[in-house]
Amino acid sequence: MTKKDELLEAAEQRVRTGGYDNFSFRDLANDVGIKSASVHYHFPTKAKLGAELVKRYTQRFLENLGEPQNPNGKHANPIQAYIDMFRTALLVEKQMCLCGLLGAESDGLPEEVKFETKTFFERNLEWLEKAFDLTKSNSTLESRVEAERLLCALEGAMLISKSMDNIAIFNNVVAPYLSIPD
Amino acid sequence: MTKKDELLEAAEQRVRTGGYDNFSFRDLANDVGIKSASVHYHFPTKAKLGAELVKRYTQRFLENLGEPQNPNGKHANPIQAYIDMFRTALLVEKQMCLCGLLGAESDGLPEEVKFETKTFFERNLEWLEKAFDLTKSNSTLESRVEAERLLCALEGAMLISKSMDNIAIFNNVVAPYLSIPD
DNA sequence: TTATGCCTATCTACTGATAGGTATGCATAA
DNA sequence: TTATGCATACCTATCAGTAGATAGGCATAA
Repeated sequence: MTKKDELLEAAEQRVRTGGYDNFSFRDLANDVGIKSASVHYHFPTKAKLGAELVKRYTQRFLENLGEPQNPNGKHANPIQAYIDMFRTALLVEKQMCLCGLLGAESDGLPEEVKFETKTFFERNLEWLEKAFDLTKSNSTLESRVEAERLLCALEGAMLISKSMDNIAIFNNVVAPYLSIPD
Repeated sequence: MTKKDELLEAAEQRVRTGGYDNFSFRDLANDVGIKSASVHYHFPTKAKLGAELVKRYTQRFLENLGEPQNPNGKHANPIQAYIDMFRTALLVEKQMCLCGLLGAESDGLPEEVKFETKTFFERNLEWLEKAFDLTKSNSTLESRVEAERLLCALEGAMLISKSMDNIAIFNNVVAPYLSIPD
């Protein structure tokens, strides 16, 4: 892993813990073992770093998902595969979704970071819409609306489960989606 | 309004825009026209200020709601009254729920602030559970689980609608709850 | 030789917090 | 009535620490 990637990795951990203001160039430099001034070699400003961070997160998230027609992981059903991404973040990484956190504080973010955050949600809704199209059987709902409902439920459930330190809430929220056969 | 209240009001605006780190004692002092050192007269530390901020928010939120048996506002149905609180925040105040934002970054908060945030969610779930008990007709779901689902959906919808600057998403998410007669 | 990737050293601005002082007001006791 | 004493609500000045950012130097590798 390059120093640049190490820096982004360190930044992600910190932002997912306490938000955009929760990291400084000095923090990241210490994390990866260089000096704070050297971080500026890789990222001219904090905003550029933030934007690249979100871009990388979005790309990696979608890569890990795979295509709705053929998702990665243990689930053949793309909706269950999608939910599993959030469950893993909550249970294994024990962290918020990066964009869930940044979305909440989006009014206080630099424009470029806000833009990338918005893009994450857009691309996730597109993915979910396709997924609902594929799994559609008897539902009369528009896939786009179903996508919005699931995304909001997951981000909200994550936020509240983390804050209340209660995973049961997350499980209760996603339960209706898991009754669908795989 | 006392200076202390003015300070809390100023702090709330700033936190709901960009999170816990989005205000300083100097910011608040400027907002209300005193010196930053004088803010310490009212609040010994930033963490105490933060905790009092969330406490006040919780109290005011529940006061504005009224009792589930007889909610304030235009709706007799407590579920619709509850949803209206969030809709107003989003449409009129154009701001996130204070605790939605703080909940997302709760791992980075001082313990006392995190505790008060958790308390906000606990009291909201209690309120909603009562509300679902009252409106229950044919639903076989436990009211507690219904409460969790609505709270998560609302916090998530708020976050994403704000981030994407698209109120239609919020409306799509709450639509199923509004088909219930008032 | 030139670009890459780091370094040291330094800047200005801002952070939360503290010490110590002042003006006003409101009790109670002489 | 007047004086004492304490609380309220602010002030100025200052602290050590940290923020993001910049300039210039020094190796190593292509």
